[in-house]
Amino acid sequence: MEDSIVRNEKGNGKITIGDVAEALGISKTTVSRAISGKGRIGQETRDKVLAYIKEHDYQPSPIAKGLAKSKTYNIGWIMPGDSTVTDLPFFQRCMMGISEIAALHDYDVLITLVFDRDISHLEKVVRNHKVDGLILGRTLVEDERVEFLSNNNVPFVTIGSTDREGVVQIDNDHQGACKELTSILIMKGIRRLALIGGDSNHVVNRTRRIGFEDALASQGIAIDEDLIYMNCDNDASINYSVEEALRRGVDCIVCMDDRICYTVLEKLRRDNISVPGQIKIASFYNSQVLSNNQPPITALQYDPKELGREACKILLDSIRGNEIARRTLLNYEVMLKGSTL
Amino acid sequence: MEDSIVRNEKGNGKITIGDVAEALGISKTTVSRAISGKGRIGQETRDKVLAYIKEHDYQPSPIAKGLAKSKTYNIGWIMPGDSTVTDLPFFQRCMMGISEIAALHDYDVLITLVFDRDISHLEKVVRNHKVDGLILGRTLVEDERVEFLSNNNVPFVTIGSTDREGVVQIDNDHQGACKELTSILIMKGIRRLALIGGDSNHVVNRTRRIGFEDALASQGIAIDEDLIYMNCDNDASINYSVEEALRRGVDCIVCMDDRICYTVLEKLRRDNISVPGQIKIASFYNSQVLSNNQPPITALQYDPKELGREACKILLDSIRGNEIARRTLLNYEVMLKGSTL
DNA sequence: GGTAAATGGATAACCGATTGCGCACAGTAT
DNA sequence: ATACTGTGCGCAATCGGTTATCCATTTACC
Repeated sequence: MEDSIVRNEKGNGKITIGDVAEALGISKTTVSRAISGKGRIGQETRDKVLAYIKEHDYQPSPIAKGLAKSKTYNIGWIMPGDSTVTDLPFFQRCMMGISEIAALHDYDVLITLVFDRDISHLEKVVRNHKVDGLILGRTLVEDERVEFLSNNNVPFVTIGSTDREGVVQIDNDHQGACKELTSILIMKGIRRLALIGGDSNHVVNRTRRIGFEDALASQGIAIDEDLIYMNCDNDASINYSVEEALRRGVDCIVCMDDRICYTVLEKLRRDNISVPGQIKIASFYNSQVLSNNQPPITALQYDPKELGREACKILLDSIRGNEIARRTLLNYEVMLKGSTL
Repeated sequence: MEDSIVRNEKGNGKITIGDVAEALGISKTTVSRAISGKGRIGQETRDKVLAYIKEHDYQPSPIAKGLAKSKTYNIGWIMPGDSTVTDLPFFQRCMMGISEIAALHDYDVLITLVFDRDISHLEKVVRNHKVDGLILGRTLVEDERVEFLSNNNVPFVTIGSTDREGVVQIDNDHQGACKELTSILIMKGIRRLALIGGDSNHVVNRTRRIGFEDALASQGIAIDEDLIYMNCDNDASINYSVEEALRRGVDCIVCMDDRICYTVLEKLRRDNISVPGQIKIASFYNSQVLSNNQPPITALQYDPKELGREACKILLDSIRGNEIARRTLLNYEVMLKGSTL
């Protein structure tokens, strides 16, 4: 009794498995077994231990546990470090989904930023064994991060697809959704469609483009390269693309993300071009910014948080050595609104 | 030689301090000293160790190091978990600044989400000793997180001020900046100013309001409570506030953040009210969304990333037991643009 | 030349958990 | 009574580092 008090006082206030064992007059082994539920232990003893632990609020040290079991109970969340990309709520929401599931399984989430294509920080995190696995946000074309992780034998899940063999990946069905949306537009009688897209180094943007072209092809409309504007990652290029599209007599512009759409709408407003009167607009992901535009914007809506949740579940399964699906596709929802009437 | 190869093969590929010691025919102590630079060790031996380490790419395990030194080399970044708040680029950018500095000092950043006011996850992270210190994003009025951290004797820095005695805090000078902006507007001859603000549970919003009122008071303008609209956290309340302000013949609306400003502009546009002709607009933080509005918006601009950097520097100093400033204020920049001409 | 001080490095305990092995004792079978 | 099996639990090694203490040499000084 006296002794346990002394131990508690001297340290940083936290009690260890040794303290518990001593207080109960048993060995550390037994305490460990009572907690983990593994190994042979009597029911009576276990109850006693669990009761003591609950009462004294004992929390096993994840560091010590980590050392013994070669685990960290952390997962890494790899994000691009340039703010033009990360200002999009997508990454933020994704991360919340990940964090939610991780917390449920007593895991924590470690941020791993990758600036440009410099993977030195990622290398450090992996080689220092600071995480048990990683989730890679939005794959790139020829992604060095995927290469690195594949070669290093660490569990990871990518959000977005990749060519690399055997990589575990999850994403919304961008291609299918984009095809569906475009098909609907075509069936409404819209024939001349333009696509304004982001950085084509991002796999997601290529995939969306393919869906768009799929729809045209399957409806017997020729694909006009002059109506597809990729790599529009700043206002100037977006504005220019809009002008081009208008000049070519386009009926509808499909925007690959909400930031592009926002800029397009601004441009049209400045030029006094009415939506959907003079031109129709569709987009991806109705963020808050777009949701109360007048008129409301037709868009493919999806839930990044859910994507994060699912990615995290898969990763945790993978870490535990369970069977997992190599590829998972989540659904979109097509929201038809006033901008394409 | 043979032996070291065997050791490497059998494990997960990572070599340990023991492997290094054995290969060099010295003790672990010496290797540890060569790396840390502490303790007595000969120049020659040190060079030999460092060379070997570099060549074989040895990375000391942070987990083992953590166990020995009671450190994790992680810092916690506490964010609100509700997306209406975190969709703002503020938190994202702040986090990047934190991450940047942390990486420089071989620290990593652990996400600690707090949903509503439920601090159970925070408690877990702290009690499990998964971080050496924390940064708290945006303080609330009567913030339980601050209470908890203060009582638990863990180093932390808050972004935003708090009443709690002795808390280390950093923020932009919201009050001073808001006062300056408002004063400038008044000196331009604008007399009837309205303020539309966010959740007054956030200290930052209260602080901005105080700056606004300061300016009015010091210029001899009576404060009209009917022109101050707080807690406008959804479109309906913002729209209503705009209508009220117009009804009361206001000359200028000052918005407390860019999301509010965005909604205000939408509203005015729908109602065909010209800016700055019929009403002038000023705001906080020129995010991308506002930056190319027509006309450009007068705003108080600041750099959340820099805020994150500074917060992290202070925290690391605090963890190391260095002297630190109790309170740090960073500057704003007032950007006068067309919306207040 | 003898003693003291400084230097370089090894030994072993320790951080707080997990876990293979073995021991004591119970109950059951022969 | 003897042997065997099963149960409950402790011993001690281990994970990969840090660090107090101590010993063996050098070096310095009178």
